[in-house]
Amino acid sequence: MPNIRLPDGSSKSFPGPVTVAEIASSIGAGLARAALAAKVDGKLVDTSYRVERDATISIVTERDPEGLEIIRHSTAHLLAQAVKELFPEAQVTIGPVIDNGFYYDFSYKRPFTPEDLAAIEKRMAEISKQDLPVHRREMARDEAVAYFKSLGENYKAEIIASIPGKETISLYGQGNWIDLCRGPHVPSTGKLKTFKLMRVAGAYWRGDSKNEMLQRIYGTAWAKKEDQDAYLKMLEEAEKRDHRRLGTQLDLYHMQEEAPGLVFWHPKGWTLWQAVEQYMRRVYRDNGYHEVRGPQILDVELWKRTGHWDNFRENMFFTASENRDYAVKPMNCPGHILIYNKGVRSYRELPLRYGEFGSCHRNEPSGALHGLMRVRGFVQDDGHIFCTEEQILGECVAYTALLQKVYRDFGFTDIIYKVATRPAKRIGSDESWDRAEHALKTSLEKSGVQFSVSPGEGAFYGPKIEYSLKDGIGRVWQCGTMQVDFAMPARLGAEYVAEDNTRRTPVMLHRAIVGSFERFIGILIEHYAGAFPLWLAPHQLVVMNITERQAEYALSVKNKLVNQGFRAILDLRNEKISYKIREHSLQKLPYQLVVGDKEMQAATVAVRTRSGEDLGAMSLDAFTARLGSEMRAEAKAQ
RNA sequence: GCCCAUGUAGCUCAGUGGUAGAGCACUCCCUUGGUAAGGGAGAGGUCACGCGUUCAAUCCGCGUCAUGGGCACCA
Repeated sequence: MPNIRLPDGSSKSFPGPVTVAEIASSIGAGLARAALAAKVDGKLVDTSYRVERDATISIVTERDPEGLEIIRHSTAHLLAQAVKELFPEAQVTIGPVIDNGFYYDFSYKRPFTPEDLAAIEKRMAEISKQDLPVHRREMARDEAVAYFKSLGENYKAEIIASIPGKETISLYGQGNWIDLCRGPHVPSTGKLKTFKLMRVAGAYWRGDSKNEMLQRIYGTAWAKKEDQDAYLKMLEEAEKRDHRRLGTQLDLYHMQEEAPGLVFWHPKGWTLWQAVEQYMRRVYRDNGYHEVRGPQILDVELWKRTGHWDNFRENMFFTASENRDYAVKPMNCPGHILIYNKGVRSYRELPLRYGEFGSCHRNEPSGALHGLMRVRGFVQDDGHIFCTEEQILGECVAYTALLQKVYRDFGFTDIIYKVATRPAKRIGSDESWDRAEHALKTSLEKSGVQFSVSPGEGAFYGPKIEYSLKDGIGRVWQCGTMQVDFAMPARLGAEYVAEDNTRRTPVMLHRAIVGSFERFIGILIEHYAGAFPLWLAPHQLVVMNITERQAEYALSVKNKLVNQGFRAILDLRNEKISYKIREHSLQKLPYQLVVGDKEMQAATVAVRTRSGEDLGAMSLDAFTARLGSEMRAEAKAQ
């Protein structure tokens, strides 16, 4: 006699075991139709699940987040079924739910083509229309292995065989197709109406590049057509703010075949860069950093001492001259240690902070390159703090607070925090690791942020915090970092004289806030869709004349603004004012100043904002006052 | 590095087995026009690069390079 408690607080009794579907029906026909699954005492189950005893139940529909996940998961199954029907030789592997959709990896003798994809999608729609009931059954593990082997599904058999113990596993199927799955799934394929296959891609079996490459099909699936349309629209909009597209449109930078992964910064892009760099220079200055500069190439022997030769050689560029081999620096830390080492250091100097706008080159795998986000030559706001172990916590707390302020000033509040802890292969005592990991975690706790921990993901020389931002379509890119290093100072012989007059090795903290300027600027471009706030805008304003009569006046206005430190340009072209306005609007300049006879006579400028607002005529002083207050409002330490 | 796709004018793109086109941008001329494209003329291409097939290749094949989407990588 199960007694079922429902989310609205009511309860129902049934004379005997009852399925979720029956419970839904007893509540209402509409709910029965909408039911995709249910939560029974918090556990997600199919609508065919039999409830045998008292329980708290909520029916899951497409309105619930879990419902959408189930739809996506079931759509992955629908995809697999369609592929197996059209390409019987294909073998299935895994098909998980991801953000906005799902994918499914297949092993097949050839890659799927776009035409295949269209055919598969069509077949999926047909299967959906047939509204095949989805069935579930259980099987002993070894039996399931034998079963999938008999079907020729070797990957599936391997997956099942790797499930530990003798536990029973569940199989889901529809029509005459069947797959290993934990479930739950929608009750029938007719529930899957809104989906779209997005693309094919290669993916390694079990994520290991030593394994064979499978064919991965990505799809998106939604509860409602409107949701999918909105998603596709969002992707379209995101494409418009892609930094590579805007980089060309706004004439910020370019890249070309002769220098893969390397950037040519154009005047406007470099102006933006300089705005970021000058800001970061003040960050160094105001936070106890000494700005330094190390050489670009260093003797290979040095890189052997640091461990880079053994651990990082694949990613380094080399050059030779007069019987001497050099490596182009992939990191700035050795240079900073060499600066530290020049002279005898006292504990009184610690923490000693060096900062550099360090240009680094890394020979990244060709497939990793991605616009400004992943390049082979980049500049970091790379700082190294030499300190004692006791000082780590204080430095980390101050650093995270600083990073948050910097990101906020640039307009970023959505930061992803991750602490990577000790890997199996490491140096340093466990006590040191304990303290370092504790310091990193505590610094984040003190900053009041949520963070995840990636066990074993730390570097061999110490744990680290990764601070990441998102690009226009939500891809996550690491920007900031804070790494504790127990190794390199000792390798390069860094020491300080302690209070007791003994020589000790300092701990080194590697830290970068912006990270790679290239990447950070790429994210800035996408974040603002090219419409930068005033303090970052490469061109802050343009002065335009209406006819030749005001050319001289326009020039004098522009010169005055430039002399006051504003980034002003002049447009005296023989074009209509509407033409000029259109062009500078597309270039997203914050302000457009129009000067005609009226303004010239009254010694004013007519001001138009980037958003199209007409601020009317005002004196130059009134305008510059406005610019000044706007920049102060942007909270920049100008 | 691996899989797939792509590479035509500065940009965005069309196109064909008989050495190529549009729009915008650029140059010149007309126009001096008040808040998102005034008109006309002109110039501009080794169709990524190499090797094949062919009487003939931008087009077909192979290779290379680069870019894009993923995967792997990101001490």
